[in-house]
Amino acid sequence: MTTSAEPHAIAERQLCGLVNGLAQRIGEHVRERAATLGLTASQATALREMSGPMTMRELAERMSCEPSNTTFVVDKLEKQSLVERHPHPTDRRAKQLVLTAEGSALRERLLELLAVDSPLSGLTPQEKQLLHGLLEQAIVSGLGEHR
Amino acid sequence: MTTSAEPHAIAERQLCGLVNGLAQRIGEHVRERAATLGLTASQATALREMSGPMTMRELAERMSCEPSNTTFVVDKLEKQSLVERHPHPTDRRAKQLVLTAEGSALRERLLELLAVDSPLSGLTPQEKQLLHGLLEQAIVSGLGEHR
DNA sequence: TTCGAATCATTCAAGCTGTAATTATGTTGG
DNA sequence: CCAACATAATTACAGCTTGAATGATTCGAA
Repeated sequence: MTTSAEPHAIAERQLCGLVNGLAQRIGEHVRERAATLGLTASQATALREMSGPMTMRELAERMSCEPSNTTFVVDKLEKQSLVERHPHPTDRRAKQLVLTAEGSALRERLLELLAVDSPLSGLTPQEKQLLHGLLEQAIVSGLGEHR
Repeated sequence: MTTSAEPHAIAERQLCGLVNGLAQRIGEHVRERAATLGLTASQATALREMSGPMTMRELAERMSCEPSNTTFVVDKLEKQSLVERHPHPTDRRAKQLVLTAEGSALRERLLELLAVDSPLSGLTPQEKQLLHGLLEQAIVSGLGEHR
């Protein structure tokens, strides 16, 4: 009988809780630093992920959120003249997002702020690498689950 | 000069992205299973964490969210007669949350649903244990950061 | 070529979440 | 004792997020 009271199931629930807890902590960290720049957490996350020109969908994937959400966030960033929506060079359905000079400068400041006192600073480089591998495996192995 | 373009800083950003990505995946999993029981993701999370009587604040900690949030969620669960707010035996400020028989039964079904095809099923038990240790260390070592 | 299916982005409604302020109660030091 | 401070829960509010529906465009197969 495989029930949810099994030790294995309990351990897995705990693990999910830890992942969520750490993600929460990371989110707080971003929110806190973003606020000093007049950005919300999701705006900062979008800015952080915009390492180069990309489409809305690409940004959504990097942010791990729905595309409709990026529409919302990019609207805000565009109103602040940090980002522009250009026509995509080869696909007329898509937009190409590009940072303005102002957006690019703010992104640099943001990255610097985010780099100090990271929520992961309690791990050694080796441990971080180990964690990276485990997370990657968990994610890729669960890729085909949906559909 | 320690800038955000450092390999170390980039690796850390990637790691944060992976943690968030996995947390997102876990959230989707919960949302999907919860929906089959007529629950939203946060309602299901609350139910999952209610392994016994506890206060609002305790629930908030287990859910890694703000207490004001649990007020919102518990309101919904109470309307569905899954949870009751009892006076706390020793502290008149606090509420003691207890599952109804119906809530307890639904929780059991939920736990069973959540146990199958978990987003972490791509890891071996050893890897899960390793991941558990790393996450715990990352979390506890960052405890004193705020305040 | 052309029709049908898939993809990109957007909009809207509904629900989730954090912050700050409020009320009620508990705790502690003088 | 009691005044000051801390804590439990709630409320109001603003912002975030998802999911479904829509319109425009692209892709693929007959």
